[in-house]
Amino acid sequence: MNSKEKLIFHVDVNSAFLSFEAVYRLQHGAKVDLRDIPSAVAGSQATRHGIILAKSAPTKKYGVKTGEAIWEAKRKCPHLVIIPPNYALYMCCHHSLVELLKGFTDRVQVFSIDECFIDMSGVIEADQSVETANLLRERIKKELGFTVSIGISTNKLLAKMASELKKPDAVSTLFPEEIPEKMWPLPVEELYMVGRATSFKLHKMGIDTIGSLAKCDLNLLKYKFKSWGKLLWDYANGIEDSSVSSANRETIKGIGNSTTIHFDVEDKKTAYQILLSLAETVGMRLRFEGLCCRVVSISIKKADDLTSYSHQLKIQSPIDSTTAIYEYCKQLFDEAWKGEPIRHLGVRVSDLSPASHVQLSMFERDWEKQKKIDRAVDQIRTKFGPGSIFRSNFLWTGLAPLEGGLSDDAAFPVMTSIL
DNA sequence: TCTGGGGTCCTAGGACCC
DNA sequence: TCTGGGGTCCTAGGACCC
Repeated sequence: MNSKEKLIFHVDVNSAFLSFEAVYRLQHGAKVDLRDIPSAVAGSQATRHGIILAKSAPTKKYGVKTGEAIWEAKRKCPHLVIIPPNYALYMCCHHSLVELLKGFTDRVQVFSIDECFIDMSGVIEADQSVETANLLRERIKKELGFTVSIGISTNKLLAKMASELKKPDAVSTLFPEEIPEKMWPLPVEELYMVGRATSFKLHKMGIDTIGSLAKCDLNLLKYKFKSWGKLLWDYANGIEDSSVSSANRETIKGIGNSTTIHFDVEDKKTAYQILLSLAETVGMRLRFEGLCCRVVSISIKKADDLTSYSHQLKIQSPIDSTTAIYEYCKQLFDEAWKGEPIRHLGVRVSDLSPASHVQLSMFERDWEKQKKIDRAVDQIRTKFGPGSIFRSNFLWTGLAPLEGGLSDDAAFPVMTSIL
């Protein structure tokens, strides 16, 4: 291997949410390790959030998959122990992991709540990489209590693919020269960025393994998949060269909140209230980021077939006020809703710009006053908690006045197609 | 009795302008 | 009114990730 090449580790927490729970419970006197029994972290069925978020290795043996409905999982695994999620705990575990990694190098890129890349180029030599990764793996296990899989290679894509090779509690390499042997025999859907739609099309073309995708004619892929084809071909060949970015976060492109309501919404008034609760959190997050938006969109998921549709609007002058966002949401909802029962509603803002550049349009409502109210409410919520103040129209409705994750929970930079 | 919630990027089509 | 092209902006939807 060329010494000028980069050396990247991908650190992936095994069954993250479930491991975090297991460790926490053991630390608090639990006799059973959740990782040793059929168990899963899942939302509440009563509020229709009942899907599997993470599962133990024994659960996996029953064929239970992440994202599956609880009732489906229980059909496969009747004695499944269900644990409700505790995101605050997971954030703590996440921060501990990041801190530990920063002890090795400051070039740490947080990729998700349970995945990080670290750039070890120049820190160690390539021939020390497995040894170092094992050291890191052991330290995490000893100090934090959970296991990780570490992948090693010369770029982020290969490091990520490497960490998938052996789980749990393992270190694997996938250097470019190992691609034919280790990556090409894998089913094509194992390749990062090959999801359901793409793998279906690839199989139809007779491309079943990553190797066969790698050897496929690039022009054919470009013809069939447009720009996506080039990405697929590159990834199948291990080509990717983005850098490990230790910046806290990429520039935010949009902020959204959405929620599955625990009953079907069939009237406009209820829908409005949910939109308001979503707009409240979206607005607050927008203002905390010091941003304004020029696009507001809503999404509606139908109760009967779970399909969804959306409607959006571009506005002339950027806004950051909850009321303004809410007013546009109502308008969008009225234009879009066809009257069918609703299971899920979402509010999202995009086309963001710094709040300081905002000029209020003369023709729009007096939102200067509204801004002051927003600011005051934000301050009270920051100081006394999100539940300390809410709009009186939520009283007695049984609806949450604030819907969706605030601050940290939602602050995850999610990956783009360019790693 | 019932499938979450947070993101990013790309594309196609229509409106509109030159 | 016919013909055509190029470009931008906006919107809806779909792909993917964790």
